[in-house]
Amino acid sequence: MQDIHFLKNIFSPTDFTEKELDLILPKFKQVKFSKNDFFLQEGKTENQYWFLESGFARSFVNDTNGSDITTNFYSSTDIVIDWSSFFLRNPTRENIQALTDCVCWQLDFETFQQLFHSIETFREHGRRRLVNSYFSLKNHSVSIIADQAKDRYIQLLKEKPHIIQNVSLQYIASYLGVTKYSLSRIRKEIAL
Amino acid sequence: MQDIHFLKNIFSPTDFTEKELDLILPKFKQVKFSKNDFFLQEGKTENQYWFLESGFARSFVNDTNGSDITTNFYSSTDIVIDWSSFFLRNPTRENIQALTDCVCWQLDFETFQQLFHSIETFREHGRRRLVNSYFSLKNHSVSIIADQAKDRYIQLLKEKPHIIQNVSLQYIASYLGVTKYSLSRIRKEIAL
DNA sequence: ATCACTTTTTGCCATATGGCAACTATTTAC
DNA sequence: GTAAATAGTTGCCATATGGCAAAAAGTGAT
Repeated sequence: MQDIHFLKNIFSPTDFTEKELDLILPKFKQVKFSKNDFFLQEGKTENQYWFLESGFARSFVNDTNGSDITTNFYSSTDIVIDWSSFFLRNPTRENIQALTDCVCWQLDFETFQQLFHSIETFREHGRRRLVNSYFSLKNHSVSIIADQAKDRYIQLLKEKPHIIQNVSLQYIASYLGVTKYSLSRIRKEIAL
Repeated sequence: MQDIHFLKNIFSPTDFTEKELDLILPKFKQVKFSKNDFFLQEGKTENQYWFLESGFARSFVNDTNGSDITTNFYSSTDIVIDWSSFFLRNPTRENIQALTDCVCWQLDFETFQQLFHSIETFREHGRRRLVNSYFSLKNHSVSIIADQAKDRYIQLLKEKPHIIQNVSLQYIASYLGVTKYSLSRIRKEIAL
């Protein structure tokens, strides 16, 4: 079996009993993605729950004008998933693509369900993960309405400097709700 | 006991067994709110799960400029809740206020937890509700980035005409991410 | 019905951001 | 290492939306 040190860290023994960990950890399978590989593509149904050990990914949707809009970034310890598609078993509108080579730990829906319904701690863990995503999305959404583009950029720079450092400007721009031209100008202004 | 016809509709026997409904329905308590009453206030921790039988409510946050931003509207059969605060047990940044008199069915966190962990169907139901909220929020968020204000208004008009009809312009404006001045002009333009 | 209060509308101008086009810098593939 | 492709920058002008102030319309209480 592969090195599961990473997973043990995610499912820390502080929260789970040894017995629970013995039930959970062996269900995960290590999977590697190369840069530009798709975790998920528009029209398909999300069937995997992926813990990202290393690398970067982004999710995006194609809007009606043909341009794409980044909806999220994923980095180490994040769960790479489209929650809606995974839980509602619906085809998704989103794409999730590796921005660099990635190492992940995979759980399929069936296995997830089995663990979710049989282990209370796993349930609480999963719910917390989902709610944290909801919370981030809400903050991001409010920020787009309330804050100026420049402030949103500064905020992201503070909260997720690794994203700014590792992701190309064009993808960050649409995530922040501005064009690449504007973001380029914002960067210039901040650099002065 | 009060009339639970509404609740029976929410927890339809198609999904739940009679036995499960007997465990679930009696736990709900009917609560009434008057117009302008707060379901939840900034700084407090959400401790209730409310099914809205009748009336309208909105949630909002105060931004850094002192103005408030509507984050959501609630109408019949919706769950009036701040998911993050309820599940993470954190003080919230949001306010939820009744826009009209409201009739609700209440479940407190403890009781919710007990049902959630003991009844698989209840669990699935709760998760589906949360994920639906997540899905709506994501769509709203993308729409603010991708679509023009006028299109967002038209979209809302199509999808939730009852909101347009029952909620004052100023609250709808901040939900759509525009000022009340702009929304007023958008309405004028559409009316022509 | 009247008065006070709140909400909506509108003229006017300000501002943030969009977006083309051309140029430069950086990355990727062979 | 070089060529080709992709990404980022910048000048210029366009446009959507912001926001004050004042008027108008609507709502609620006595």
